[in-house]
Amino acid sequence: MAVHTDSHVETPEIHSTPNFLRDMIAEDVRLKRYGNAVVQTRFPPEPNGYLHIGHAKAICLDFGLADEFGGKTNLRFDDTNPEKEEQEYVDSIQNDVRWLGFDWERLCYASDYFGQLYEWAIQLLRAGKAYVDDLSADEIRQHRGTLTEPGRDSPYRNRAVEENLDLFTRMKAGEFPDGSRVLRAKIDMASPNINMRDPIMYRILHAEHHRTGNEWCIYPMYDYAHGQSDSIENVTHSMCTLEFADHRPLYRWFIEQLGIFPSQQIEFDRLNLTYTLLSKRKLLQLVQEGRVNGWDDPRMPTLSGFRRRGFTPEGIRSFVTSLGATRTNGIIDFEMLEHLQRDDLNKRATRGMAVLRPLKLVIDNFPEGQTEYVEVANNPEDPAAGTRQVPFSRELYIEREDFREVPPPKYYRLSPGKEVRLRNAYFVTAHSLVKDAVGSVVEVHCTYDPASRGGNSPDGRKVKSTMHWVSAAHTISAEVRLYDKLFSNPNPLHVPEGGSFLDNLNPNSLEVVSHAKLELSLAEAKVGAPYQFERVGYFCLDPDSTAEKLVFNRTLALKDTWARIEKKAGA
RNA sequence: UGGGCGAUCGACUAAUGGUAGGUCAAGUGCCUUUGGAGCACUUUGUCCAGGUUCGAAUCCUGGUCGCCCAGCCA
Repeated sequence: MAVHTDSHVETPEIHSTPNFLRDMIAEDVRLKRYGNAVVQTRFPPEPNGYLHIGHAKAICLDFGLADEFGGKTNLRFDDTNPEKEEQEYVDSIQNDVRWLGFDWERLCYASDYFGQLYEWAIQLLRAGKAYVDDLSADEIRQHRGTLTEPGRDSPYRNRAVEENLDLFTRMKAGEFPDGSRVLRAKIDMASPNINMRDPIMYRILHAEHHRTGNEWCIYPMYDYAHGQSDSIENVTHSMCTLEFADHRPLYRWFIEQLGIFPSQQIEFDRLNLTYTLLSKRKLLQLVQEGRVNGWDDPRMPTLSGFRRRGFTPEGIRSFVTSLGATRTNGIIDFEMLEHLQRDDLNKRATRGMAVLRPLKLVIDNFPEGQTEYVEVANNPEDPAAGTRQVPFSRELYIEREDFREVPPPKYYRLSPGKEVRLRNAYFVTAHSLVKDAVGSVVEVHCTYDPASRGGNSPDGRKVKSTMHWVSAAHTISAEVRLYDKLFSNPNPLHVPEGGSFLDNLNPNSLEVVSHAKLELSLAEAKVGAPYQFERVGYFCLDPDSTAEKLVFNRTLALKDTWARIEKKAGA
């Protein structure tokens, strides 16, 4: 998919909230805790799904903080579980990180270190710090104890070093079936921290790995692989989310036992958003069950979904940076993200006029068959974007909701006898209607004031409303997809007894308008570029578009004051 | 109820012993050729109880509440 290429709009300086991570790194640099070594970070996704907005926070922190201190960041795939990982995810992740605006120092894989990790395991075995356990998964669970009771030693815990070495070598050689044995660290079965109760280092998995193929049939666990991978890459600050805090003692234990580069793990709070699910497992379920049209469905909180929806990387970055990082777990109002997006889109979106639900407006005193051109700004927020000529004629389309036969209080738009402005064109006053057999309005007739060309009357007359329009003879038709929140509950996981988060799916999250009437200039729209349909919202061209049929996605609606007034009046 | 972590407007986040500030949301007004944008103003907050101090959101003690951990997932 194309990315934004027109960058005549300067990326604004993002003033990020101060945060404790930056303070800690600054302190380490000041004290030369790592000598003169550069600040080195890493972004370590597991390639088992697409990146989502929660990852964007980690990416901005990992890359952003390192950059602030003149450091470097590696992209490292944490690919230690071949059963869930795929090349498709590896590719999409790289694409998404780049789209967000970051480039890595080195592209790494935990699987690059399988050989080194294996040697270190032998070293630990020789030192009597690890052992091969023949217990079944079930038995290991039983021996682990509970949150309140200590665990019990495995009967295999005190095997001789030579026997351990022999068994582990044979595990690697493929002599044993999956699940028959594991390699465990010998730490403390009575530790109050369950992660320290002889954690599993290696399990037997006769599975094909997306990179190492069938070279290995034993694979390291996260805890045994992550810290050492950091260490190998001289990572100074290994940032991860809060739920790994309990793993930190183990992270340090392996590094200390091995006497290798002392990377340090620092935890920060995970991003949570209202109306949004950020669990890869559940997002995968939505994709697999066809609840959405793939990982890049514009309703998905994935980076590819937001991209297709028309969100900008700049907007996502400024959202994430405005959040900072703390150790408190909270939930951000989705409106915050929307606000930062609108803020960015408003500055850069090319304007156009589009009528989603057309109602014909006939100007009785405008010459038949005549076409005039009015000059229109491409972006009122950015004079450098220039102007264009838009055709205007006797028959136009206006938005159905911009006309009311009987206007409610505070309704400023068109109604019989009322004068309004047609954006960039003329003042018009409605006079009569044409209705169909069932009584709905199919045509509004009006007269225009030729003196008001351009949108101002020489006599200083004011109108309360300005409306968008397209000339009936000069439009292109397009499908427009109107997206709304995927879930209707602020907390998608909040369901009554026995319910599922699927019950919270918003049945109206996608509404398709098949025949919107767009201004001619929109025929030139490019995938990846932001547009504003004036008074309606921000839109982007969907890659589903063909030469015969254009498809636009609504990124975000414009704030709608009238809708609010009407809702309040009705409530 | 073992261990770890945390608690500041409705939401997020600053204030690092010295005026509780900013953003979103909500509300009011101004302005406007997008009822958009912009501008101004307003409402609402230091979990509780003690203590130290001239002075406490910050330090101490004790509570309360919330999140995470018992995968051969990461």
